[in-house]
Amino acid sequence: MTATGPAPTGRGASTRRRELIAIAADLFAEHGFANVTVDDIGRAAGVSGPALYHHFDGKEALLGEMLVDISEYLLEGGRAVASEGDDVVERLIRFHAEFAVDHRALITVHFRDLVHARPDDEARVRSIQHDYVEVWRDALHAHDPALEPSTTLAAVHATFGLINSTPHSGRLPREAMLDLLSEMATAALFATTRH
Amino acid sequence: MTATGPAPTGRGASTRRRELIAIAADLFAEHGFANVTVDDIGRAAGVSGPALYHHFDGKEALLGEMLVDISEYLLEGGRAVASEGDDVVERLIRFHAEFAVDHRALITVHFRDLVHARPDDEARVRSIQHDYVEVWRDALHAHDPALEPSTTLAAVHATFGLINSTPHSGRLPREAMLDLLSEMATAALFATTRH
DNA sequence: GGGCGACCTTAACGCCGACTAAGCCCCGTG
DNA sequence: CACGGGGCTTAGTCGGCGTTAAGGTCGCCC
Repeated sequence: MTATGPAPTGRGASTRRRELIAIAADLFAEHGFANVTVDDIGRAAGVSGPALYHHFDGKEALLGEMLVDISEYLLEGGRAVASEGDDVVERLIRFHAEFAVDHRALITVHFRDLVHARPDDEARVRSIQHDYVEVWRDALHAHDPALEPSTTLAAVHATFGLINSTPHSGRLPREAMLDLLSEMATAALFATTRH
Repeated sequence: MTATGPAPTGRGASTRRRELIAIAADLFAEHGFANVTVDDIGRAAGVSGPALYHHFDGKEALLGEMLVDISEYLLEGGRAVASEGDDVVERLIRFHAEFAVDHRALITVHFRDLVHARPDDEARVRSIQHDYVEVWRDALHAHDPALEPSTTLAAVHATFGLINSTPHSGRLPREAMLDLLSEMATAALFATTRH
């Protein structure tokens, strides 16, 4: 459950901060935010306890930064994908599937522990998420202008649910998992447009 | 976010227990188990505070019973569906979709707060869940005996993720949502068998 | 009509864990 | 060499919340 691959961590963050966030992400994913103590995070990082407070304002602030980082990474990546070339929907699916396969822990924390973030962080994350959904909806609308907005929205969320199932499914080889998710997501999304 | 429809609550439970579980489910879904106090539950139920302890062993036990009840409801329903007639996969999809549409709060709690249940309750829930997945896998295997087991498993989890997206998506009319989810899930599942 | 049990109350306790305080080590720099 | 600050330490505080204690009321049943 270790975070690997392209690091979805804010550019302003120091190396140490990114390390701590990654370590905390794995702990949160395994036990849940509320079941992880500040001492746990310190111990896993090789330091102990309140050393965190030299890097973050507190446990909740660490969580908030983590979730905002993920969301921004997704939004920026999605916008980059949507701004080039054709087959935008297919490439969005692929992009999101790669994220879901490579960052299971972050997905778990994102779904489960957003409710523990500070209200302003939570609002920020929801806002970014909303924009990300809009990227998808725009891409779908460009693909089929006859789509009804509210249906499209539900379809996008359902597709996210499909792809974000990686933390729950057993492990397939990475490429096989990517292919499976992409194929299923494509079929599911285009099933809604075909009629 | 009120729990309506067929009540997935254990048969041995008294009326009052079922009420309390339903009330707590809505609170947990909205704020998260860890952010809901025993006093909150009592207040929402019209009583106050430690009155809970005349019905449950404690807050965690209440959660455990809630999650076990959901899981058993799903497993029994799934088995009933699978034991009759043809088109088992389609009817499983419909059954699960109805559950997801009618019990958004329970889905949220199930995904988010299982980690807060007592270890034995958590193990119990995971075991029941495992059996439920097996019902689906068997149905798929009967539909297409050439399927590889590990791929099928991942496909089933992905389909669950799709259908269980209801807490995240905006509200469509119930029937429209059911049709959309069923159609997408069918397309997604059969995309994996077709090759 | 006495008692028992279901259901509730308020008061208080005690633990756990986030956070603060105060200070040490060490390295890079003027 | 002085010194500043980044990173860490241990010891302690403090609040919140789950839980327990002790008892009160109502209604059914023998």
